[in-house]
Amino acid sequence: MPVITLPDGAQRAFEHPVTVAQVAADIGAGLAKATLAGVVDGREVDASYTIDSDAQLAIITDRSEQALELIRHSTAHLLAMAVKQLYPSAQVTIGPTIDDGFYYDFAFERAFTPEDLAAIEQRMSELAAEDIAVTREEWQRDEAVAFFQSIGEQYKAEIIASIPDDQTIGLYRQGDFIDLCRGPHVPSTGKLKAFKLTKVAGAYWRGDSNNAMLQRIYGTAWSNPKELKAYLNRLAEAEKRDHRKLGKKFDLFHMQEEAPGSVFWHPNGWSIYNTIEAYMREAQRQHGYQEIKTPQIVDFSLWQRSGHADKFGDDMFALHSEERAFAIKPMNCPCHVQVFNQGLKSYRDLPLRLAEFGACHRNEPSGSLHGIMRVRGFTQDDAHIFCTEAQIQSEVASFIEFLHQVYRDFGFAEIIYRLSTRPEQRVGSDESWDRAEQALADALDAAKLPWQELPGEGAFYGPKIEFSLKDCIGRVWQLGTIQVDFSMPGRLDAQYVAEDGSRQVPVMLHRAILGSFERFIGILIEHYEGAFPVWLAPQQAVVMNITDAQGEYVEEVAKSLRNKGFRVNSDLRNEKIGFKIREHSIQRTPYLLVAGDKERDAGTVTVRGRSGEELGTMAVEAFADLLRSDVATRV
RNA sequence: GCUCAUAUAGCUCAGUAGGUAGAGCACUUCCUUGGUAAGGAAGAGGUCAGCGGUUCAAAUCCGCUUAUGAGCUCCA
Repeated sequence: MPVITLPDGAQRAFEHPVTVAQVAADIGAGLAKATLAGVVDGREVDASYTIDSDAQLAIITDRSEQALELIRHSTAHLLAMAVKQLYPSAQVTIGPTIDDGFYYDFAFERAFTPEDLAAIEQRMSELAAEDIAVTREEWQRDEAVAFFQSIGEQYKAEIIASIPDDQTIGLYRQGDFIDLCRGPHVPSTGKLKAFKLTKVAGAYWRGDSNNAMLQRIYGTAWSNPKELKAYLNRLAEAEKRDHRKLGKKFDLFHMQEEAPGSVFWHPNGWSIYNTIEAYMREAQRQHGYQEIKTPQIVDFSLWQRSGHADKFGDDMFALHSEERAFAIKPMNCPCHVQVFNQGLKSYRDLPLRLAEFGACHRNEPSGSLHGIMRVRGFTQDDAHIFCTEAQIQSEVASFIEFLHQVYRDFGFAEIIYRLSTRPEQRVGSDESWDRAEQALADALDAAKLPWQELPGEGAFYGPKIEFSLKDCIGRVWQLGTIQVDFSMPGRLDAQYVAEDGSRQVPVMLHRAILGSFERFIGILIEHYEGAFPVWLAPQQAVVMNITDAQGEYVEEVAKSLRNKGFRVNSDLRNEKIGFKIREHSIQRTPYLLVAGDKERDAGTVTVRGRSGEELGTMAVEAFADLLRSDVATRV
């Protein structure tokens, strides 16, 4: 006689055990139809799940928070079913949900083509229209392994075999298709009304590059066609922000075949770069950093001593000269230790913060290059803080504060925080790791930041915090980082004299805020969609004449603004004013200044914002004040 | 690095079934001097990524190389 308590506190008593679907039907026919699954005592279950004792129940419909996850998971199964029907020799593997959708990996003798994808999607629609019931079965593990082996599904058998044998296995059957799954699933395929297959790509079995390459089909699924359409629109909109497209459109940079993974900065892009560098240089100075510059090409022996040659030798650009082996530096830290090592350091010198806009080169795998976000030649806003173990936490805390100030100034609010802790292979004592990890976690907590732990993802030499932002299509890029290093100072003989006169090895903190200028500017381009705030805009204003009669005046105005330190150009082309306005609006120049006879005679300019705002006619000096205030407030 | 796809004028893209290339914008010249998102005319511009093969004939078919894109792996 189960008594079911619903989320609103209402209770319903039943004579017999009931299924979630039956409870829903008891409440109302509309709800019964909309039921996808249920949550019984906090656990998600199928609509067919039988409740035989008192329980809390929430019905999941397509309006529920959990609905999308469920629908996507079920759509992944629908995809697998369609693939098996069309290509019986394909083997199924795994099909999880991801942000905005799902994928399913198949082992297949050839690659799926876009035409295959269209055929599969068509078949999925047919199967959904048939409204096939989805049912759950419980199997013994060994029987399930034997079954999947018997139907030639080696991968699936392997997955099930890795589950402990005392657990029963949940299998879901829909028509002639059966798949391992924890569930829950929608009760029938007819509940899947809005999906689209988006792309196909290779993926390694179990994510290991030593394993076979599988075919991964990606798709997206939503609870109704309207949401699906909205999502596809969102994607299309996001693509317009792509920094590679905008980099070309705004003439910021280019890349070419002869220098894969390296950026050719154009005047506009380099203007942004320089503005950022000047900003960082001043901000670092205010935060107690001293700027240095170290060599690009360094004898290979230093990389051997630092440990880079062993671990990352293949990713370094090596060169030879007069029988000596060199490498182009992939990181700045060993060089910074060399600077630290000059002269005897005292505990009174710590913390010592050495900063460098360090140009580095890493021979990244060709397949991982991506626009200016992942390149082979880049410049970091790198710095190393030499300190004692006791100083770690306060240094990390003030670094986080510094980083927040910088991100805020650039207009970023949504930051992803991740703490990577000790990996299997590591140096340093467990006690040191305990303290360092704790120091990083405490610093994050003290700043009240939401963070995620990545166990085992730390560098071999110490734990780290990573600060990431998302690009326009949701890919996460790491920008800032702060890493504790127990290893390198010792390896490279860094020492300081402690209070008691003994020689001690300092701890080193590697840290960066922007990460690399290249990646950071890529993110900036997408964030602002090319409409940079005035302080960053390569061209802050353009002065235009109506007819040739104002040419001289326009030049004068532009020159006087340039003399005040602003980035201002003139446009004297023999074009109608409407044409010039259109062009500069598209180029996202913050201010468009028009000067006709009236303005020339009065010594004024008529100001228009890049989105069409009419800001009126004003004296040139008044406009300069406007620019000054924009730059100061970074809008 | 791996799988798949792509590479045509400065840019965005057409190019049908192998028969030595086309549009729009940009560019140059001329006309136009026009007050807030495209004034008009003419012209110039391409060894179709590179190399090799099949063919009477290759932008088109095949192979290799390079780069790019998507995803996977990696990211000190």
